[in-house]
Amino acid sequence: MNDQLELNMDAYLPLRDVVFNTLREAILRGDLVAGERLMELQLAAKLGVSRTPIREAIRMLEQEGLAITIPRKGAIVAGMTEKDMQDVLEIREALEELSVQVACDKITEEEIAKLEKNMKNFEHSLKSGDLKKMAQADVEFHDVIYQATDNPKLINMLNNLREQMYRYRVEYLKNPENHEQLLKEHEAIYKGIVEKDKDAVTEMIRKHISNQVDVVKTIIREQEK
Amino acid sequence: MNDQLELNMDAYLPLRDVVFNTLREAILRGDLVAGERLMELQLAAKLGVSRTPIREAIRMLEQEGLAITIPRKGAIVAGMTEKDMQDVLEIREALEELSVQVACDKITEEEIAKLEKNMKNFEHSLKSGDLKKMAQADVEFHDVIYQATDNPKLINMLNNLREQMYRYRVEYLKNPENHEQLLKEHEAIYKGIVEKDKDAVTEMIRKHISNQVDVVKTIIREQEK
DNA sequence: TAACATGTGCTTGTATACAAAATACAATGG
DNA sequence: CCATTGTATTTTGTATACAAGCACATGTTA
Repeated sequence: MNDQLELNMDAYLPLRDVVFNTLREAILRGDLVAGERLMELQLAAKLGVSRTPIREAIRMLEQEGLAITIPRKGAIVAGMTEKDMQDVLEIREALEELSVQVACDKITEEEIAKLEKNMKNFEHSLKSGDLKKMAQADVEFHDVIYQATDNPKLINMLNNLREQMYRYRVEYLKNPENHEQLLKEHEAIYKGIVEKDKDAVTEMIRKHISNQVDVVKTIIREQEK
Repeated sequence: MNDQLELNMDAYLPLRDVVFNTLREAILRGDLVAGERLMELQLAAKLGVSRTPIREAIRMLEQEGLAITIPRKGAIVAGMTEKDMQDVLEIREALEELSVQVACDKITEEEIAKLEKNMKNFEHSLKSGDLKKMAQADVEFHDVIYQATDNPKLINMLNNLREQMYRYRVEYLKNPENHEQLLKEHEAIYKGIVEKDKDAVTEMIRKHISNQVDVVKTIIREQEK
């Protein structure tokens, strides 16, 4: 268990949402590791709230696939086996392909400009060496494409799938060998979307995802030891 | 020896799950209509439990997209606009395509036999005129394909997407004009999978979904009046 | 009449109390 | 020594109590 858990009481949000965000961040950040128990009383004490919002937050984490509850035993932080990751990436590939295809049709001029900006941003972040920045810039690049689909449910699903891999994606970015490859792929995706070349961009996004499969698998295999 | 000692697992289900199932059924069945308020005290009284499991069930319904909560105002049954349905079907199409493609690779002999059985079952159900039976048989046919993917997350998503349209799918089945078309499509999908002809089966499932788009849209347009 | 307080009841948000189940472990009996 | 049972403790499940917010009605004032 980690002592860094602290509530960010900024908004006038129900506590369940504040707790949910706090726990979610902690899991994605790795402060709460896979398999770790999420005990209501303990969390309540640590966060200074009652069990009620904790319980509701846990239900929400379950929803996001970040926690698993076993009735009358409690919840644990969800971990991902190699198979899980493979399954997620299989889905992600299909939905990412869909999103670029739809984006080719629907993307606006402003969004294209934003996409270019975020692509360059990502390039800069790689040079900075700041992992969090890189991950953030990467997210922002892909997010423009998601938004361009004008399909909130799809956007939601893609963000969710992405979140589930956040921990491993950071590991992926740690290796500078991957950087040039990533950048090239982003450029190719950008170019494909600008030219509305669906086939090319579909192929690129497929490669982009499948590149991650192997690397992430290796990382998981390491961690499972 | 332990035959008499069999536990009724339902008794072991936390009330939140019982409530969740009850409300879910009610929504899918149409007993709770879109926009209807889900008031905790009222539901608690009606179901004979306290507010606590009701609240947790509502969080779970939110997860399934069947309810929408507005902080400090309460939850309502989620409705679907035409746009929502379009968005869902866009995603469904992509994931259904994925599922048949994967199924072509992974389906076992037993599953193929089951698929054939369920296809014929569906045919019989159409003749029976029993709507619930039809819907059930339809679900079971597609479920074999889902299961064949061996991807629990995908199965879960597809079931979820399917559930969100349940209300409209029943309407769709009400019109006997659609029956022959449906049956033909099922047969073509079955044939494609048996022959492992990915392209053909992808094309068929695409048609299968897109046929629904128009009909369901019409139904929603009726209901929105 | 219109605009604005204000109060009342209903609803959700949160904390807490109590019940029941799981767990750990010592005590017991073979 | 093992297995089983009893028991204390921890933890989740459920109910209830209390606080706070929102909506609508009512009344007041310009």
